[in-house]
Amino acid sequence: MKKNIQEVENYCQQNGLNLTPVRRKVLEILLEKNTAIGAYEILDLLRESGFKNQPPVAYRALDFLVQNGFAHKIEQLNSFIGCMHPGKDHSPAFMICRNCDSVSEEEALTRNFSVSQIAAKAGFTVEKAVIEARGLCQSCSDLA
Amino acid sequence: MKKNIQEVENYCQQNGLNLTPVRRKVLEILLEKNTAIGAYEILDLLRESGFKNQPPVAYRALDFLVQNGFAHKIEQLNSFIGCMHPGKDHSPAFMICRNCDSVSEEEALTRNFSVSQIAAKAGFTVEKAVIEARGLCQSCSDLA
DNA sequence: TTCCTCCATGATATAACATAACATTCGCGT
DNA sequence: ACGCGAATGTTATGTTATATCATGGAGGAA
Repeated sequence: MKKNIQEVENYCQQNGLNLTPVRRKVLEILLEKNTAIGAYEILDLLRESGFKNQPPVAYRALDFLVQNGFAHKIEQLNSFIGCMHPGKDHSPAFMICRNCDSVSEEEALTRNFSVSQIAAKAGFTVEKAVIEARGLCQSCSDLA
Repeated sequence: MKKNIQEVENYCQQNGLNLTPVRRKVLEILLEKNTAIGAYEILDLLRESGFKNQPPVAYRALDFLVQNGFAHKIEQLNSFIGCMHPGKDHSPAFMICRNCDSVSEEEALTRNFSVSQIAAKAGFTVEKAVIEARGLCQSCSDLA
C-alpha cells in the first residue's frame, strides 16, 4: 500500500499536483481497505486523525483524487475506492461482492470488451464508461 | 409509447403482477421522456395528476417497475428511465449524453461484449452488471 | 516590503436522494 | 363476519452531496 502512495507522490511532483495532508490521508484511508468507503465514513476517520470533519472536507479531497485518477467512485454504492494503477490512463471495471463487500478493479479495455463498440452502433461517442458488476467473488464462491 | 404500456399490462396480467394506478402513472411518466427522471421530479408530476406525493409513493412504484424490468435506475444520475423492452431478460447498457441529457438503452450482450468474460479472469461470478457510458449522442455530435 | 492572486481550507447552511416504521384500507377467500 | 395479504397513507428521519462566503498561506511583481 505504501508503495502506491509513493507512486502517487512521485506522479504529483512530476505533474505539479498538490497532494496536501488531507488528500494524502484520504488516499491512505482508501488504500487500506479493499471495500468501497462512503464520504461520511471517511469523514469520521479524518476526525479521528485530527482533521476537520465537515462534509466539504471529504468531498473536496475525493474530488481531487478522482479527478486525477487516484480513486474511483462506485456509483452503485455511492462510495469510493482507491485506484490500483494511479496515474495511468485506464478503463476500469469493478466487481462488487454481495457477500463480503469487497470491490476489485479489473481492466475493461480488452479486445473482447469495449463499450465503444456498442456505442458506435448507436452513433454515440463515449467519453467515460462506468462498468460495475455485482455478484460473488472467488473466495465467497469457494465457501458456498 | 402507449404500445409499451399495453405490453406491460399484458405481461402483468399473464404474470399475476398488479399494475396499480400509481405504478402505471409512473411508468407513463418515464416512457414519455427519453431522459432519466429523479424520484422527486416524478413525485411532483404525480402530485399534478392528483396522486399523493410523499417520497415513499414514488420509491415504491419505482421499486416495482425496476424489480419487474419495466424501468431501470441510472446510477450515475440517481434517476430512472423506462425500459424499452419490458419483461424481457436483457443486459442493458446506457448511453448518457452530456449535452442533451438523453439516455438510450442498448443491448450489451453481444459476442464482443461480456462483463462476465472480464469477471471470469478474476474468478468473479456476475449476477448483475451496470454499464453506463457518458459522452455525446449522435445528434449532439452532428451539431458540433 | 507591500500588494496581489491563486489555491486550499474553514465554516455554515441547505439541497437532493432514500428509507424506516407504523397505521389504514381494501379485495378476497373461508 | 373474520382473517389475511398486498398496496397505500403518513410521519419522521437517515444518508449523500453541494452552494456559498470567509480565511489563510505561498509565491510572484512592483
